[in-house]
Amino acid sequence: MGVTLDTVARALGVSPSTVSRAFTRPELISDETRYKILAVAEELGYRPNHAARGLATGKTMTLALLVPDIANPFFPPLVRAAEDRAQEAGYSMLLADTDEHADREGRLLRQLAGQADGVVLCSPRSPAAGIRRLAEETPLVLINRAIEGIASVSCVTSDGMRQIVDHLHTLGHREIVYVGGPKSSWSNQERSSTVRRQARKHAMTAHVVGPCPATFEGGFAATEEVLKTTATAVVAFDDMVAMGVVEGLRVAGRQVPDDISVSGCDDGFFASISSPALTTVRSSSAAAARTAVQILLTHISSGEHQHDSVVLEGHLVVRQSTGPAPRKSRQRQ
Amino acid sequence: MGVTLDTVARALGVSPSTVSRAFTRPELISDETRYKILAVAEELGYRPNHAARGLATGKTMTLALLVPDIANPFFPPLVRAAEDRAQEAGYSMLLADTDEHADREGRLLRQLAGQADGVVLCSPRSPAAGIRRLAEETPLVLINRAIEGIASVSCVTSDGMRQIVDHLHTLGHREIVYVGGPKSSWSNQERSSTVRRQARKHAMTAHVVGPCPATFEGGFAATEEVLKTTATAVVAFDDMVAMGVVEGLRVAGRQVPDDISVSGCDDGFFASISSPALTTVRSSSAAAARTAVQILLTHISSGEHQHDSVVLEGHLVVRQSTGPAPRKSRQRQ
DNA sequence: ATGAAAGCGCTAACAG
DNA sequence: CTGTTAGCGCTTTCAT
Repeated sequence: MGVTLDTVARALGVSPSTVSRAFTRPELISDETRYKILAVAEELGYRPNHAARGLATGKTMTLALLVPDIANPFFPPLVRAAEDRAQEAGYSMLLADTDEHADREGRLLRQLAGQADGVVLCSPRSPAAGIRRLAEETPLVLINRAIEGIASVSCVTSDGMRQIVDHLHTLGHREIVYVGGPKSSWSNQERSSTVRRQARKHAMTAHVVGPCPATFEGGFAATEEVLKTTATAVVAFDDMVAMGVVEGLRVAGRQVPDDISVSGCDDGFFASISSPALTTVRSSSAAAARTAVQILLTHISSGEHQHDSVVLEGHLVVRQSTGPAPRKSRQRQ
Repeated sequence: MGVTLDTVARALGVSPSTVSRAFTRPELISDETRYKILAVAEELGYRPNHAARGLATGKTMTLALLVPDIANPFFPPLVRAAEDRAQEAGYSMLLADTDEHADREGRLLRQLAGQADGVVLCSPRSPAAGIRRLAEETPLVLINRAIEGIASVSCVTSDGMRQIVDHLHTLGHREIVYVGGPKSSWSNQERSSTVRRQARKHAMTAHVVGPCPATFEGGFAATEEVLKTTATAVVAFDDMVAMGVVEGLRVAGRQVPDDISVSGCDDGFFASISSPALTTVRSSSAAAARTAVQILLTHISSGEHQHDSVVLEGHLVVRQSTGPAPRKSRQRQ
């Protein structure tokens, strides 16, 4: 069942190749025959068979995108941007959620690599060795993780985090606490150490709480630990955690930013509409995605392995959740 | 270039068919040879060619999912659920954003249908005729739009909206205002008329404000109109609008829910973490997605065209943004 | 339990 | 400009 190239060719008494060319190399045949072919094909309801074409050309015209969890608000804009760029170039996009699970990631990686001409892997959790092995066989670009010899584009927030600490220092804060995200997260380690280093530079005290899940609940739960310190500001791993902390503080009777300041990271769409609107670091995940796909396309079309390691700096966005340090340091409990 | 079935077969002196069976029909060959084959394949780095298998079997083991815009917070949970269900069944998932554009939707629909064994189409904007034609050739399930003869699953919120009005009535509210979403939106008309009808049933006064964009800003801007009434509760088109209204009210010095109650719709992930947490209608888009994929899989495996038209009712989720009507009706301005 | 052979639908030289 | 001829890598009867 199905109308194929041959069906169309026979209907017109031409060869299958001619029909094929009518679709893929219009410039090689006469306008007249091409027009006839297109008409008959349309009439017969001919649909090119993607798999067959892929087999013959060795190209699938499909890219794969692996993200930890599309339901995490950091990713939708990224996915959208990647898909747009892919579509512009005529590629379809396979999407898969790894669920932040190394095994699942590895399995999906192999599965999808066999189905696509290239893959974009976001925030990989699996061992570098496995990824590297796959990168030798398939064009691969990493987002938010660098592995020697593999192309990557990273949204780096260290600069933004530094700015946050400076910002807090300027506001008079002298004791802050960093509320960490998932332990295995590379970003978390980067942010944590940046905050501590910059605090030290200003002779500020920096506590660290966590790790905890990068969720509202994670931040909410971490509030208890936060309140054990006398810090006047908390720097959260990301916006979700920050919002959880804000709520936790509210429940504990603390006002943000009057009693205590809170900052997030990522500048997801809700950062600006939460209340108070979050001071945060804007990391352009969309730009990262576009860049990653672009590198992938270059790799695919040139056949040359890419190693570019692009770094996109985030920057501070000041909103209402940070303010001057309260006059007198909070009393413990 | 690449190691194929033949490469492996030759390395062991067996036939390609045997190697093929080792992967796809393990029960048909001796454990001994199978074990050897698997080992050598692994060692040689053999990767089955998806396109070739697809050509031979006529199956791509891939599903396609078209959404208006993955960056719209309504969709990520839906995409996630669809993908999980697909993955469970061994299918990969192609994702595409139609950008709420009928042309683009039509084009993508045809493109992806040729690449997948079935497609899930969310909130289609294109004409029924085109969709119907495609549904004859490809297993297709609609989400949030019903077309005669095509399987569909819809999230309906009229029941939940009714519950909201009842809820407000119980809390003592007698004058409410519905803040509408986009005019062209079918859901908006459904919600608007449901709210008015149910209000009438309780002899409540129901104003209508809008239409306005289904965004935080839209709701924020609509607040002015809301405040021209003496209503003690606002029922917003969706969560985003509701949050905008809450912020607008806050800026105007009104407390939610003490001075005035606000409800949303959809129960997006931010509904529960906004402050105050939103009373809203949970329309399980995730359940819809799972159901849709399930219907698709049934269609694919049974070969029988499905017409099921499933309707998923949303239901009220009471949180902190609604409360008893204030003792004395608010004074105008 | 394994092998041989015939495609799946399309593209891509190579002729003409 | 168009037709001929081979495959692409895999599955799948049909034999053995």
